[in-house]
Amino acid sequence: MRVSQKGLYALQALMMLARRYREGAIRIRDIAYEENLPEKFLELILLELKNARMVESVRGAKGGYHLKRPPNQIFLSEVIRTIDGPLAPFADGAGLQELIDSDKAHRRLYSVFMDVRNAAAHILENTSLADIAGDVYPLEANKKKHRPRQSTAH
Amino acid sequence: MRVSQKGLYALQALMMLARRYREGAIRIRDIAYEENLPEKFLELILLELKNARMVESVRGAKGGYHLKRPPNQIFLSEVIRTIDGPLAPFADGAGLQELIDSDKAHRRLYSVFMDVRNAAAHILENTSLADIAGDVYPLEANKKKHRPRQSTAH
DNA sequence: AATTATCTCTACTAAGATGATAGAGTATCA
DNA sequence: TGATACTCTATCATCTTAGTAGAGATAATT
Repeated sequence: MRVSQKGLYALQALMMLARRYREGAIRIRDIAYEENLPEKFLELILLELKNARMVESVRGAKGGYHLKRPPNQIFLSEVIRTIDGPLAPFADGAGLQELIDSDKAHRRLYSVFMDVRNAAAHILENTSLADIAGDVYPLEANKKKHRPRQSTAH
Repeated sequence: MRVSQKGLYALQALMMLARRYREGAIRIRDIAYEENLPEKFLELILLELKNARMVESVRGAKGGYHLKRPPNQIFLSEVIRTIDGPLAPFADGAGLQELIDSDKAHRRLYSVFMDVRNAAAHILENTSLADIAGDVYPLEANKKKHRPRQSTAH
C-alpha cells in the first residue's frame, strides 16, 4: 500500500473539513489556502471524495464543501482506498487471495503480503477523521474561550 | 509500502536459491526459466541483490548465483527495502519521523502512517526466506525419496 | 591460446502513473 | 442579471516501471 501526494492532500482537506464540521459549506479556495494545497488539483480530489460519498457540495454563490458524515464515521481506510486503491502491498485485495489459492509455489509469500495488508487495514479501518483532525474550531460566539490543547511535554 | 513487480521477482529468485541452497552456483538462465522470469531483467535484479550482500556471484563458465547467507538469515524486509525502498506508506522512514516532530498540525496523521509502517516492518523483519521458500530440493543422491509436503486440507 | 560460458555494466525505450494546470460549462444567490 | 463557486474535460511535463540490447570482463574447458 502506498499513500500518494494526492491521497495526503485528500486527508488534509478532510481533516480541515472535520475541524469545521459545525460550520456550513467551505469553499475549495479556503481549504486550499488554509492547508496550502494546489487549488485546481484539490478540485479534482474533492470531486472524487464527493463521488465516494464522503463529502457533499453546494454549488453557486455561498457554495462549498462539507463532510457528508460526522468525522468519527469517516475512516482513513475509506479515504485511501478511494484515492489510492487497495491496501495490499502487491496486486489488489481480491487478486491477492486468488493468488494464494491458485499459485501453490508462492502461496506462503503471498500469505505474508496478505498479513501485511490485514495489519494495515486493521489500523486504517479503526482510525477516523475525528481521531486525527484535532479540536473542532470554536464557532464565532465561543472564539474567546481558551481551549487548552494536548500537553506537549517531552 | 508497495512491492513492485521487480520486488516480487527478487523474492521469487531468492526463494528458488533458498530451495537450492545446498547446491553450488545457479545460472541466471536457470533461475529465470524455473521461476518464469524475464532473464535480462533478472540480471539487473540479482546485481542489486549482490550489491546488497544477499547473494554472491561466480563469474565465467560454471558460474552463477547463490545465497550469501543461510535462508533463515535473509528477511523479507531486507529484500523489499533493497528493491523497493522504505516500508513506510508515505515519505520514507526517517522523513516520516521528522514530519511527526515538525508538522504539529498533521502530527496525528503521520503517526498513523508510522503505525502502519511499524506493523509491516514487524511482519517482514520476522519472516525469512526459510519461512516461505518451501522444502530444500533433495540432492541428486536422495532424489528418489518421497518427501511429503505440507497438508493441503481445506 | 582460443573458445565458450557466464556474469557485468551502460544505455536505451515504451507505457503508464503522478502531480499538476487551463478553461469552458453549469448552478445558485443577491 | 451579474457574480460566485462547483463541474467537467483536456492537456501536459516529469517520473517510475518494466523491460531490452549489446559490448565488456572473467573463468573454465579444450
